[in-house]
Amino acid sequence: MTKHTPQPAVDSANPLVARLGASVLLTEDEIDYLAAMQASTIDLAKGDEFVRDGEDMRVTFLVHDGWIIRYKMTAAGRRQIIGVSLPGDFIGLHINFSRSSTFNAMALTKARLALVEPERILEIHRRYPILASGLDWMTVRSANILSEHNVSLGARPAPQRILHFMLELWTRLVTVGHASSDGFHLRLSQEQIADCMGLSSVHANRSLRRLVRENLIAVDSGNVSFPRWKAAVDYADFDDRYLQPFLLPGNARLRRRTKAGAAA
Amino acid sequence: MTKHTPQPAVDSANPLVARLGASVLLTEDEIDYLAAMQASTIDLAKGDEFVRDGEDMRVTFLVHDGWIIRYKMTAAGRRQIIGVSLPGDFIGLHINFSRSSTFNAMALTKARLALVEPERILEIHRRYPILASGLDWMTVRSANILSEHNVSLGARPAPQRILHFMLELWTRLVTVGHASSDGFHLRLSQEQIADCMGLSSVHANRSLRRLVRENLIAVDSGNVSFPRWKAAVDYADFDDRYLQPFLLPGNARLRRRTKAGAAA
DNA sequence: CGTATATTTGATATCCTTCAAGGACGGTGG
DNA sequence: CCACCGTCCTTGAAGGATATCAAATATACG
Repeated sequence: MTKHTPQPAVDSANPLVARLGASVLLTEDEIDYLAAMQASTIDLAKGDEFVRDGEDMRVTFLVHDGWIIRYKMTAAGRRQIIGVSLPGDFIGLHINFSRSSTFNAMALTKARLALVEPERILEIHRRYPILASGLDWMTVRSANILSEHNVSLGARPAPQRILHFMLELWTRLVTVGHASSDGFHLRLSQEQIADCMGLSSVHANRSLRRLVRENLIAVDSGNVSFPRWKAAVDYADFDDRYLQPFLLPGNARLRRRTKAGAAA
Repeated sequence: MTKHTPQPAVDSANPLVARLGASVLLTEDEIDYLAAMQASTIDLAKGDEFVRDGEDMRVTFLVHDGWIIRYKMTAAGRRQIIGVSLPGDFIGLHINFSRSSTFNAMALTKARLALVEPERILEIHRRYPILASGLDWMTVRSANILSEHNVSLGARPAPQRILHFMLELWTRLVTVGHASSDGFHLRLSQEQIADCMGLSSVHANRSLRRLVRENLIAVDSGNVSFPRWKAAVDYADFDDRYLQPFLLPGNARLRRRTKAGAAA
């Protein structure tokens, strides 16, 4: 399996514009709309729970900065983390279909989120077809990530599972300019890693320790890197095709960004 | 947690029209377009693999009849079934973003699928906003199912996991008129159940046996039912909010179907 | 009918969890 | 500056859940 090199984000103060603009040429109008849509923001402290399962969501969130987890609680009291939301990710893009949340969301770090009114999402679909494609793509991408997590949870042993997850985080962070080729700053505790991977924290620790011992991953005061990248990719069976960048549907070919940055 | 009674599909030869039309009043024009879009169909035999990981998909599939599994293979040779596609479900709705498949798909039974040209999906987004909402809702719904499977795979013991899955299948089948209040005809072998649930087939068998012994599920020549439905729901921690039916965004209130079937 | 396929059960090995406790580390207040 | 505290990480030991191997029985299918 060939891997594409993750496309670094176009430098921008706005992670959404960066992501959508990385491979598609946006008009000024579109960029302005995206910016206006995110005018209102909220700051969260580490540990703040800002979405609760069963309660109504009034707005869609867009992560500007910080790490967010979405999770569900089992009747037996176990927590399963459904996913980690990183800068440029939406939370609750489905809000127009149902306001009632089916998950909890919590800030892992100090975080800043944009508050996007549901009406904005509808307006994008009515008036900005290219941006609407972008949102649809982001939805597809989230589903791809969920699928791949299913594979990890169902069919990969603990060490592979954890390493796969770390490689995914690194890939996603590079995409939004929050990781270097060296590695990234992991904002998850081992207990949180365990809750992502369906493991006990003890077993997560042992598996991680094993990976470190075998030099497939290195952790240094919260900084994660992959000293033997190729070996790690093989070991974890990591194929990043599921994290493909945004490309427009064929009919909008003229807007595709070339390597030089101009329209094709 | 309260459960809604699954909404039986409006009787119709077309499962997609049935699902979208169940809670939203469709115009004749919309119904005609959906019908035309599905004009071309393909028949599959049990065991036919019609999508392969890494290969290009030319069309989106819409299940008319039969059960389909989508799955991935691990480098270690394990199969993880990502999901079961039932009548009225799309496979590859994302095709306009990337034609290259990231999963395999196989017919579990004799099946009939509609072949939907990618251009049709684009046209729906351009010209039929209500239908476009319907497609978006179906995408959201699939993601909800994936999320809930993550919880099962990561945080529920084998028997609960299997029972939860069976309750989900029943709920989804009722929605499309393929199950009665009694139960449904299960088209998965125990090995396939195991591959859905990240278990060995031996353990899937033992867990299932246990559920039968405790009368939480009954299996009779492929027919599954829940003799103690309430107890089963409790035991499996099954909360069907994640399978909510299609409702239009607030701005299209006039198209909402009332109980009498007329526009509100 | 006969043969392949699916289910069931037993025995044993492995993975993973739980319980328990010690050690590292960062923050805070005296 | 240092002592204290909480949180996270680490490791040991034992038990439980699930996997693997193997074989017998049942069921479906040509």
